[in-house]
Amino acid sequence: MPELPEVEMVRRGLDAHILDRTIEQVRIFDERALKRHPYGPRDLEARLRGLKVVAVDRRGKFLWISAGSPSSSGESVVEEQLMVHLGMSGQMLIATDGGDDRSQQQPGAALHRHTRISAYLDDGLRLDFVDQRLFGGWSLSEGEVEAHGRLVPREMAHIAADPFEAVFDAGAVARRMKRSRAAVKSLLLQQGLVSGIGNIYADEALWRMKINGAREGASIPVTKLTGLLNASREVMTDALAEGGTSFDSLYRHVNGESGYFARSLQAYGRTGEPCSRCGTLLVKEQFMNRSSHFCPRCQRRR
DNA sequence: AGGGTAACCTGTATGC
DNA sequence: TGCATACAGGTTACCC
Repeated sequence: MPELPEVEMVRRGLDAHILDRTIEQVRIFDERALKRHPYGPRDLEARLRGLKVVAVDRRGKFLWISAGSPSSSGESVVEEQLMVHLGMSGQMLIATDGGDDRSQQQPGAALHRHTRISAYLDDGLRLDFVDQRLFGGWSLSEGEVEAHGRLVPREMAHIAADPFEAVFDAGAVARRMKRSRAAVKSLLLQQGLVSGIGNIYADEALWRMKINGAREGASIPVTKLTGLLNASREVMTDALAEGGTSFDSLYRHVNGESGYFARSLQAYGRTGEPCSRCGTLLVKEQFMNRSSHFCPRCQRRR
């Protein structure tokens, strides 16, 4: 479910809540949340126990939490990197003392029905990984590697830079897209080409640029492909300013709050409503095993 | 080699 | 009410 803006909201929330906290214990309630961690739950629990959170990073839709134990100089040397992917329905929820906000979980409160993992931090803070569909999960990295201008856990070396990164080169990515006969929408969704874009923001960027997503990449001028990538960055920037897109309780920030960009969507989920540019009724078509929402007049196939 | 498809999951909405 | 089907924000392994 979550795309770059939603994952970035989660990253910011984690940064605010768990930085400098010590992981006292990790409990795994459903091992299917560790599909990408081949060493099992005991290994993950043992390796994280006692480490302090040093940084929370993100590339595209991938998050990673760096943690270490304090050295003699007082600074923590990173010993482990906990990679987190939210999949379609994953959430990272902080259980705090709540204050006046009843939407927040209480520390002793019953776990959410789909809590798969809990990390118990110092000061009674708890971090829950909640994931209805189990397409997401936690795993520990086996080391860092340089990829696309940055040190990242080696397991995500195949993930390209996202449009928010300084090294992201829209023109270079556009030239690669130009060489492909695949549908331009599928190219936008290929995380090895440009990361962070999902079904919602692909449809929104295509609507902004008046491009039909079924068109071959090779049929579109490079300048227009560059514009499409820039539009993707812009729509995700706009979404981030609204706290991301949230249709239901499956997407929430770490404190349980929702984002409000759903009200600003122009194409996604607006089937049958008039296009805000031309008034033509928006349509939904199945292709690439997913739904695509677009204006049949602004976004013609040719 | 690139590109399309099935599989991984649970829940909700809809239609008969 | 019961049951079947379709669909949901993602990624990957495996075909051709």
